Amino acid sequence: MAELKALADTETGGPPDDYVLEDQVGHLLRRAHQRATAIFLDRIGDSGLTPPQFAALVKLRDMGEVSQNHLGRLTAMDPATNQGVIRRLSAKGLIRGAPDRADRRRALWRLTEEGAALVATLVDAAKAVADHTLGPLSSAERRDFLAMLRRLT
Amino acid sequence: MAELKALADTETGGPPDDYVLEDQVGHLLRRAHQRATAIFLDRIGDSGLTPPQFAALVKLRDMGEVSQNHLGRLTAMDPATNQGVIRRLSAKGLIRGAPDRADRRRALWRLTEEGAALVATLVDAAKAVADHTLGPLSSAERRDFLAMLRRLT
DNA sequence: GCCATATCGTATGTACACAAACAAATTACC
DNA sequence: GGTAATTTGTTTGTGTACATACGATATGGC
Repeated sequence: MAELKALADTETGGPPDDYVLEDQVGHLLRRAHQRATAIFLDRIGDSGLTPPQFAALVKLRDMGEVSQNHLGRLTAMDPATNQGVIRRLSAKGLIRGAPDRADRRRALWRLTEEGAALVATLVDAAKAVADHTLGPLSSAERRDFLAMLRRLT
Repeated sequence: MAELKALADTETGGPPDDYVLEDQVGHLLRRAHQRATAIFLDRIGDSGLTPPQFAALVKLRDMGEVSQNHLGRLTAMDPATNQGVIRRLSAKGLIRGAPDRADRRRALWRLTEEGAALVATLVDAAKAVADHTLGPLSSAERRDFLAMLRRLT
C-alpha cells in the first residue's frame, strides 16, 4: 500500500491523499443514488416503470390534473427530460393529456384508470424499496439522515 | 390545501398521504445528486470535465496505471458507461492507453502530462465544490451525514 | 493438456439529465 | 391597447447509466 502510494507520488509528483475520491459527497451521492435505483428496478422493474416514471404517476395521483411543465417541477425534472417521461407513460396508456382551453400553450395531464390502478398496486412495494434502501441505518439514523438529505436538495 | 387533497381523494379513490414523494429516500437522493452535479458543473464545468470524468482522472492519478474495467470499478461505473468516459477523456488528450503485453484482452490507461496537470489544477476547486455541496450542514452534521451516506453505498 | 468458466472490452438499445435555441401563447407594464 | 418580458412545450446535441449479447482471451479443475 505504501509502495503503491509512493509509486503514484513518483509518477504524478503529487500526494494522492489530498483528495480521496471515496470520501467526496458528490461521489457518495452518485453511488447511493445508483444503489437506490438498482433496488427500485429489482423490486418494481417488472412493472416496466423507472423511478422518475413512478414519481410522475404518484404526483398525478396526488394532484389530479397538472400541466406538463408543472408536473416536471413537482418531480424535479427539467422540461426536456420530463417530455420523454411523459411520452413514454402516455405510450403505455398510463396517463392521458388534453389541451387546456384556458391556455392554448398548455396540455393538462392526468392518470388513466390503468395508471391509477397501477400506482395503487405499487405503493406498498415502493415503501418496501425505501425501507430496504435505508436498511443499513437504524430508525433514529434514518430520521436524522432524511432530515439532512432534505436540506441538501 | 385540504380541498385539494379531498379532490384528489375523490378522483383517485385513495388517500394521497400514504406515500409522499417528497419524503422518499430515492427521490431525495436523486435531487441531492442533481444539486451536487449542478454545483460541480457551475464551478468546474469550464474545464470541460463532468463529475465522472474528473473521478476517473483522480483515480488514475492515485493508481498510476490501471486497466479499463478496473478503473470502472474504482469509479463505480459499469463497463459500458466507463467506455464512453474513457473515450472522451482520451479524445481530449488527458489520458492514453496501451495494450497490456501480459494480457492481450486488456488495455492499460494512464494520465498524460496534460491530464496530470489538469487534475492538479482542479483539486482545490473540487474541494470547494464538496464544501459548497455540504454548505447547509454544520461541521458535526457533515461528519455524521457522510458516515451514514457511506453506509448506503 | 482440455474444457468449462470467468473476465476483458465492444456494441446496441433504452432511459434519464441538462444546455441551448426556438416558436407560440400569455402576462405584465406602461 | 400595445409592446416587452415571461412561460409553455419542442428540438437537437452531449453525456451518464444500465441491460443484454458478443467475440476474444485467460484461468481453473480435472
